[in-house]
Amino acid sequence: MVLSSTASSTARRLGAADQSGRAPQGGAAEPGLRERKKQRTRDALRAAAFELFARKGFEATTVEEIADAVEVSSRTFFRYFGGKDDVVLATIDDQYTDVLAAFELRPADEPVWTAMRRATAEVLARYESGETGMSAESFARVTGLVSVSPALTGRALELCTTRIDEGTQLIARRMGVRPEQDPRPALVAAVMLSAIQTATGAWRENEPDTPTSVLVDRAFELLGAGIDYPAA
Amino acid sequence: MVLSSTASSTARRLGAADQSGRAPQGGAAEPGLRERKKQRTRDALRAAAFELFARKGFEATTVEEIADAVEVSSRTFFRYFGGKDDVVLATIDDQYTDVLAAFELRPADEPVWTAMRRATAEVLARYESGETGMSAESFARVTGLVSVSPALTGRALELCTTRIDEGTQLIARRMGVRPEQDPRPALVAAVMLSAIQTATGAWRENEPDTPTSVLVDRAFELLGAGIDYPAA
DNA sequence: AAGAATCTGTCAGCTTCTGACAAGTGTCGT
DNA sequence: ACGACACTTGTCAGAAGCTGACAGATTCTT
Repeated sequence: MVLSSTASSTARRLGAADQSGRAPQGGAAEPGLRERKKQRTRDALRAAAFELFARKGFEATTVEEIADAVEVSSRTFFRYFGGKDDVVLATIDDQYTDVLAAFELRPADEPVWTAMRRATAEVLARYESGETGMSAESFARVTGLVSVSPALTGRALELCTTRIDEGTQLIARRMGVRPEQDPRPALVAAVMLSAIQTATGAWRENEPDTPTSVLVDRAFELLGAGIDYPAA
Repeated sequence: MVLSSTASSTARRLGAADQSGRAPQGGAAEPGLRERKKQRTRDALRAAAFELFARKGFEATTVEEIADAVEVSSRTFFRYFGGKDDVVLATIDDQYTDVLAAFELRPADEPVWTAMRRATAEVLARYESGETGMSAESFARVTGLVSVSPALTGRALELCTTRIDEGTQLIARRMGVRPEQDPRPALVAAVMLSAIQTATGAWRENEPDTPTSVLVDRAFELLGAGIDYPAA
């Protein structure tokens, strides 16, 4: 179980048991036939889903179509993904995990906002360079899908809120305060998320060709300088 | 049609046609029997829904139960509300409309953040005092419902994103810039929303008895001072 | 009071998602 | 290699959300 147990509601939906899509961290060299097969159907399912989503749109694609394309029953689909949206959401969930991990690794003397900014930049760069196993195009397609479909936008936001608590804990530790007593960590976590969201959402419409990492970094920069205009 | 046409996807779901729950603004003295009847079933439906949501929880309540409680068919329910969640969401949507309207009415020489803060405070105070027709308890129950159910949280956030564009336009006008060229208005709009969301969500858990208006105002204050810790 | 507009219920159907059971496939110890 | 066991899959049945279409009832207009 890679995911923290905090994300109860979401964890339940993100693929049953331990088929989390991440490689098993144990030292075993060969995953075994069964495991490989499972991974293959999972990948096939995700690939077919993205294919269809791109061609017909998210809403217009049914689970049955996805399952048929891979020649499994739709029941099997639901055993791999908690729902149609989880095909997309699972990917995003992984990204959050990575950002949070990167944040924790930042030098302790960096101020929170700077640490968040650098951590996000690192992870985004890694995804854009395609070194995470997922191609750069797939990555771009995921963000595109989410911003186009309102239903997906909502679900992605919902995912945020379940993960935001973890971010709050981490930020509080770095600030040296207790999150139950100091309201600021929760606020910083929430604002960070909306920075990312604005950059990948609204800003992208005006600048479709600017890499996500650049857009997001700009958002962090602006917010670090203050949100009042004219400046207070 | 009270709602701006920008909120296309959501507008379609928030109660068909013009039964938007707001009183008809025309000068006609009597609304007519039909209109009154419609308003009554709508109110009854919402009341029954809240009753059941509070008693059994949002997910555990079915549309059929709500309809049965008012003695109409479930088909009729869907003619009044776009879906089960819209019973709750329609209320929130009204609040956004009010905040945006209040923001527009703020004196032009106020900085954006201050104007936003005051506008939000005004509207919240109005709701808490119960002068909007909705009782203070109903208001509290709505926010409680949303923060408890992850599905509702997601949908509420989704509503935000469809409304955020309007906020962006208004902010841009006040700043005297074009939102397509200047990225800041969209960012401010998004950050404002997450301020409200954090205050009514995470903060409430630690301070259940503090009024929402106070919590939200504190969030605005903190953000106005900057989000970096230690301060940059 | 007749006709038009509107509201409602019923019916049929689609889609998402879940539980239960049986059959097939991989794994492990001997 | 073989059998016991664990795991995966498909089929079946069904709940819940939601929508279109049609017919009957109610309200509004003239």
